[in-house]
Amino acid sequence: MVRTTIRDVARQAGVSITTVSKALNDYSDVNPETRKRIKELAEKMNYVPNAAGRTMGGKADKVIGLLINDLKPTDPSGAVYGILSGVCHACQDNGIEFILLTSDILRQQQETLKVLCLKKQLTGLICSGFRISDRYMDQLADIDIPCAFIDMRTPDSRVLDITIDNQRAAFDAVSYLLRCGRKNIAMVNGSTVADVSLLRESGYRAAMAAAGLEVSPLRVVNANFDDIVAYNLVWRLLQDDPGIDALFCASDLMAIGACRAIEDLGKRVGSDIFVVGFDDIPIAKYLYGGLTTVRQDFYRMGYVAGQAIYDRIEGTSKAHTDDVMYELVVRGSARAG
Amino acid sequence: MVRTTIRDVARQAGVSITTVSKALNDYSDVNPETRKRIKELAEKMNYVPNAAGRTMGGKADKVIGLLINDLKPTDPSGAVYGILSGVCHACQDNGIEFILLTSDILRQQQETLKVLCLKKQLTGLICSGFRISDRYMDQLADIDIPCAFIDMRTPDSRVLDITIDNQRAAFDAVSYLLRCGRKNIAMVNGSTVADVSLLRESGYRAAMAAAGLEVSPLRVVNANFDDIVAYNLVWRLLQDDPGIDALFCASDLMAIGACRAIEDLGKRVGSDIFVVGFDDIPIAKYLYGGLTTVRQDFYRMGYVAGQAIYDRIEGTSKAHTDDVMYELVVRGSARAG
DNA sequence: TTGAAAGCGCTAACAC
DNA sequence: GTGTTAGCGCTTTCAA
Repeated sequence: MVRTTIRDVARQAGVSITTVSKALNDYSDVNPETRKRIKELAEKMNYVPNAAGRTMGGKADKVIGLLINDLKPTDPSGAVYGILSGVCHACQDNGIEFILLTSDILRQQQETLKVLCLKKQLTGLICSGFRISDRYMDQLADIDIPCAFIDMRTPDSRVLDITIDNQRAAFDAVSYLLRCGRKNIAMVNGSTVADVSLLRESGYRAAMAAAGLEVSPLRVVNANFDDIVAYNLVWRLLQDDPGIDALFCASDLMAIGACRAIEDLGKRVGSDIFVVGFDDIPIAKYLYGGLTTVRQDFYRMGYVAGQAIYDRIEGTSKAHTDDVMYELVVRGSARAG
Repeated sequence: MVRTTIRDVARQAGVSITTVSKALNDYSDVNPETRKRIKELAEKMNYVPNAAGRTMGGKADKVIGLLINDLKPTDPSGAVYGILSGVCHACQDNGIEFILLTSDILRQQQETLKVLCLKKQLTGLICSGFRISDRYMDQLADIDIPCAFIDMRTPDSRVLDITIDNQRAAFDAVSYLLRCGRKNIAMVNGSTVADVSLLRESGYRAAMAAAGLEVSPLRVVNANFDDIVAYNLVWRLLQDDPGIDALFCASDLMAIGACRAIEDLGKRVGSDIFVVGFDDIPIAKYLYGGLTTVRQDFYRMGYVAGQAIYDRIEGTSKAHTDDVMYELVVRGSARAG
């Protein structure tokens, strides 16, 4: 396939390449008729500007990169997908390039965040899937393009944090369980290197404390956001500690594993033991009479992140934190009275 | 941020830019010591080759594009995500660039497939999410880079089709229902413009015919792969046609909607009415005593597609169709004896 | 309103 | 083993 170049169009049109460039880029100093003629010709010749050429000529396209750490083969909660499509659509709506990047622990060692940005010529960066322990978290000061993190607090005030108020959401969820009359509430958390887990646990503890209740260290377990692990931990927990009458889970997936354990132990979800999840994944409403859960909108998060970074690139917007809405959705697995 | 260029490195090293280029690209005609010195210096100077410059110089990076049509805010089945991560990992493993592209009906009109490929300088293309009616389906002959379609038969023999054998999978699933003693099997299909739907329906009909059973036109409904639509259609269908004793659904999501309808009508899934789904989404095992379903591995499909296109780019591989494995997973919603 | 010429960062012939 | 030079496709002064 021989690419049509601006030179071909110029030759065919009988003008200079400068004129073609100007015509195609809508510069004012071109005769309207010439412009029209050139545009039509270019179209007919299937001319597509060479992006590399444009970049070299000093007119590089702006591009927002979405960097996803630790991209897994599946995404049961749909979080990664939602964020991805949100960013993608925001970029589309604003007419800016979008590219997807991935990293993992190994590549974080081999290549600095700065080099990654340089290599991809990024104008803006959005990061998701990072843990507190990740190397890139210490390299934020090195990059000088607008940057946003999803679900992760960053120390750098230039970096935008996109998230729901996880602490308050957890507080609300646990408070609801307390209002349902439950007092022996255990928590099935995710992981100690996930910032959202820290925040949700903090909200859980705050709600318990506000009700004057102690939290036994044994009543908080980390299931690494996995349903099978959650099943096993809860299965044991409920036997060791039969007093438990409610579970607050840091994800719907873990809640599902927990519910399965509850039923396998001959207890009933929603009566013997109340369960609240987190996320509101698409099938949450079908499970166990409907899973009561904290809904968050990942698509929206992605979209907000994309829009915010675009705004920063264009020089507006300044906030350091952008809180997205959440909502406690009450269904059968935990319902008052 | 001022970018370090090859010129800077050359100046600093006291050699020509040619030598730097050769050293960094591991050409043999460079003194090993010079090479080492240059490499270290480049590293220290945080030098990152400008991709546009490389392209202009005639050394363009190869890149595989994954074009997803109609990217939705959510992906309940996880199909798109699985494909995406599969392609992504295949590209990573082969050291080739990966980029994500999207299209929709409107953009298919505004920009030809060829122009899209040209614009992104693609070396290879993988398409997913297309329907029989899509414009790009008629433009496959125009592109001259290796191309693969996922879950869509293409007329062009140069295009690789990546899919499971949907017809046979459906045949197997329905045959299983027949072996369970069910004879009045209705089908909840997806859509008439989805190629997989056509194939699955054909397999369903073939299995029924092989058992000497007629299929009433009323016993095949299209729910557009949506759980709510499936719910409504099944709710009505079961009342109009109380003889139905089994449902074959073209997706788990629709099966879930169907099951809900069944239960809302006071019947029992897995006894009164057997239900078989399609996909085996992560939570299928938790629903209705476990959803019996046809498992397909989207991650694998994506990976196979990525690998195959890479192979074609490198000049190996020739097949037109690449069948991925599927498997009937029997659980509570439809189980023999 | 148009065009000639320089230059972006890099690679690749070819000469030394 | 190393350097000189040309050129990739484009944009952008600046002169006409």
